[in-house]
Amino acid sequence: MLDVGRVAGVSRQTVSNVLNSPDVVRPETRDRVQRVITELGYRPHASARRLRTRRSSTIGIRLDPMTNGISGSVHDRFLHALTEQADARELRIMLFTATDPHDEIRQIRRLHEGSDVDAFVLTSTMFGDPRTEWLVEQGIPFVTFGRPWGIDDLNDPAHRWVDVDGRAGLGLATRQLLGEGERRIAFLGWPSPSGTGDDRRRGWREAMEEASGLAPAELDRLQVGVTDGVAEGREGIRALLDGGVEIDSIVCASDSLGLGALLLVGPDVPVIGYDNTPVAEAVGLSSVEQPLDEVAHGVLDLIADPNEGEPGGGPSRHRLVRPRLVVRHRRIARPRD
Amino acid sequence: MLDVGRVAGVSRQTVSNVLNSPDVVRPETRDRVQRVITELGYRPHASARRLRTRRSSTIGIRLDPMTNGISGSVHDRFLHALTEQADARELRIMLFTATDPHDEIRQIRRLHEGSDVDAFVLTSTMFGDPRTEWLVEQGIPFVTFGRPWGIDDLNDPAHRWVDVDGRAGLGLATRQLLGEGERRIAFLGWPSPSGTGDDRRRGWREAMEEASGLAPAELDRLQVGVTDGVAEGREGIRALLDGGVEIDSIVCASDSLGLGALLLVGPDVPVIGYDNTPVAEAVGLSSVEQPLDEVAHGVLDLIADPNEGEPGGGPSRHRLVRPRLVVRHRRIARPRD
DNA sequence: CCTCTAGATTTGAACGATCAAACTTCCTTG
DNA sequence: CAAGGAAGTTTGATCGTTCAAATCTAGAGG
Repeated sequence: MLDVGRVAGVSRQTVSNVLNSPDVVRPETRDRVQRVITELGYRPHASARRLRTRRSSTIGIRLDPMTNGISGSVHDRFLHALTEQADARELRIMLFTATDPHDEIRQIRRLHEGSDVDAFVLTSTMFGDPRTEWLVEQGIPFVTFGRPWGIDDLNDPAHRWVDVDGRAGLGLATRQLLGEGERRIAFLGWPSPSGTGDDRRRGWREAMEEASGLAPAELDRLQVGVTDGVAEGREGIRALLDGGVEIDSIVCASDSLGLGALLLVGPDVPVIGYDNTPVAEAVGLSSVEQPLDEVAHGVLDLIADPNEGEPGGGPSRHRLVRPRLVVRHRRIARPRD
Repeated sequence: MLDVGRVAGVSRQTVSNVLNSPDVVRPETRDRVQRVITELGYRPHASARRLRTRRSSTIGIRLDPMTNGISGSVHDRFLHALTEQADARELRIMLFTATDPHDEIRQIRRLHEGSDVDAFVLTSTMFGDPRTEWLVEQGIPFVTFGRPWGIDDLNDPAHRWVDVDGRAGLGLATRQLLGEGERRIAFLGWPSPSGTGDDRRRGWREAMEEASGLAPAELDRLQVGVTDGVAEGREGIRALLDGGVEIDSIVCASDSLGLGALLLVGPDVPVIGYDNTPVAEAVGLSSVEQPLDEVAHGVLDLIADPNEGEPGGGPSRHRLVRPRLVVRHRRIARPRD
C-alpha cells in the first residue's frame, strides 16, 4: 500500500480508503489511486486485513458424509450455488468434515477460535440438534439449511434458517397427477416421526383430501414409510400391493424411493420423486426440484444480516422457498423395445 | 500469547516455541506452558500467523460445474476425502468456482495474490491444459488429479499429478467377464482422441487380445465411442446391434454409459460401468471404483513435498493408483417379477 | 483579516503472531 | 579458574492492513 501511495502521491491510509470507503476520498484522488493500483497490480493481503479487522469473511460448511447415495447431489449442488454466490459477496467458503455432531462442534470451535471462519452454514438439521443449541449459546453466527423442526420452529429468533417447502413440493406433485386424471395416488415416504418426511407427507395428504375424493381411511392405507433407499422403496410399494391396495400412481419423499418404486411397478404407473437428482434425469423420473440457488441466496442474506440483537425481527430471519416440479417422460424398463 | 506467558512465567516467544518447535523448549517449561494454554483455552490466531509466516496452509480447489450428472459424485467423494485428510495435516480447503479455464486462472490469481491460498488442486485436466501451463510459469504450487495427457506426461517434473490407472481398471473389468466365460465383450467409451477414454479402451483391448481369442478386426467392430450420457450410451449400443455385431457383455468408460447400455440390453447381458457411483449401486451395476482416499493422500503428499527445485526427482512427483472392481448383481428392468 | 467548519488526507498505534539476534545459565575443558 | 559452548529463553523488529485521532486545506461568515 505504501508503494501504491508513493506512486500516486498519497499515504497508505488513502489507498486503504479508496478500497474500503471510496466515498470519503475525493473523486479525483480516487481515480488516480485506482489507476496506480491496477498499474502495479496491487492486491491487498487478505490475512493482514483479517488480522486487523478481526473478521475472516469466510464461511465454514461441513462436507456431509451422508453425501453419498443418490441424493448426495443435493448437497453438492447447494455447495456449488453457495460458493458461486459467496464469491459475488467477497466471501469465501471453507470446508471441514466431522464424524458426528459432537466432533462437528469441536471442529467449529477450532475454526472459529482461530479466526479462520466467522460464520457457519449447517445442513442436515435434525430434531433437537445439539449443534444449533451450542452455537446459539456461544454466540457464533450461523444459518441452517433446514428448519429446526422443534416446537416454535418458525419463529425462534435466535435461529436463522432457510428451507424448501416440502409440503408445497408434494402438493405440486400430487396435484399434477390429479390433474392427469390419477386418483389413487400413493405416498412413499419415511417412517414418522421425521420433520422433513412428515412435512412432505402433509403436502400429499392435503392435496388428496382436497381433490381426490377419497375417504381419510382410504388415504391412510395409501401411504407407507420406509428407510430411504432404492431397495427399501421397492419393498415399501411391494408391501402396499401385497396388502391389496390398488395404486394408480406414486409420489415419493426422495428420488431413491422413487427409483425403487419405479423399478417395481414398471413404466405404466406414474411416479414422482423428490430432489431432481441426476438419476431422476437419467431414468426419466419426474421429480420435485429444490431451488438451491435461492436457498444459497437466502443463506447468505441471513448471514450478512447485521441487525443482530434486535428483538422480534421475526420473518426476516427465516426463509421458506417454494420448489418446482420437473415433469419427464419415463424411459426405463423397456428392454429392447 | 503474552497472557499465557505471563501466567506460565515465560515470554511470548517461548509460548510460540511450545506450539511450533516444542523440541527447543525444556520439557519442564513446555509442560507448564501447555497446561496454562489448555487452562486459559488459548488458540493461536490463524490470520496473524499467516501474515507473519506468509503461508496460508490452505489449499484451493475449484468446485466443478461439470459435477452435475451421474459421475458428479466422483468429484464430491474426492473432495470429501481431500478435506478429511487435509485436516489431519493441518491444512484447510477453500472452494472457488469458475466459468471456464480462463476465469479459473483469474480466480486462482486472486486467491494466490491475496495470500488466501498457497497451493491448488486441479481436476478435470485436459489435453494442453492452459491452467497448468500458467501455474508452472507463475511458480504457484499445484497438483492435478489427472494426468496431463500431453507428450512426456509421465515424466515432466514441473507438473505433479496423481491419477487412477484407467487402463488397469478396464483390464480388471474385462478379465472379470472373460473369467465368467464371456467372449464377445464390447467396449462402450468416448470418441477418440480422449486421454482418459483412450487409456480405458486400451485396458479393454489388451485384456481382449490376451484372452478372448478374437481377431483384431473383430475387436475393432466391438467398440464404439459416444459422448458421455445415459441416452448416448443406449444409442451407442443400439448402433452396434443394428450393425449386426453380436454382443455377450459390455464394459464401459462410465456409469452413465453403463446405465444407458443396461437400459437397452436388459438384465441378461452383463454390463460393467466405471466410477462406482450411487446410481450403479442403486441399480446393481458392477463398476470400477476409483480409490479416492488414496488419490487424496497422494495429492497431499505431493503438495507437501518440499524438494522443490531438485532436478530429476522423477517418480516421486507422480502417482498412479490402481482401481478396484465392485461386482454386483443386477436388479433393474424386471417389472413386477 | 481572522475564525470557524467541513471535507480530505496523514500520522501513530495496534491487530497477534514469528524470525533473528541477543542474552542467560550452566556445564565442559584446558 | 577463566574461557568456550550449548541449551534455553528473551527482546526488538516486522508481516500488511485498518482504526482513531490529528493535521491540513479551502471556503464561508463576521
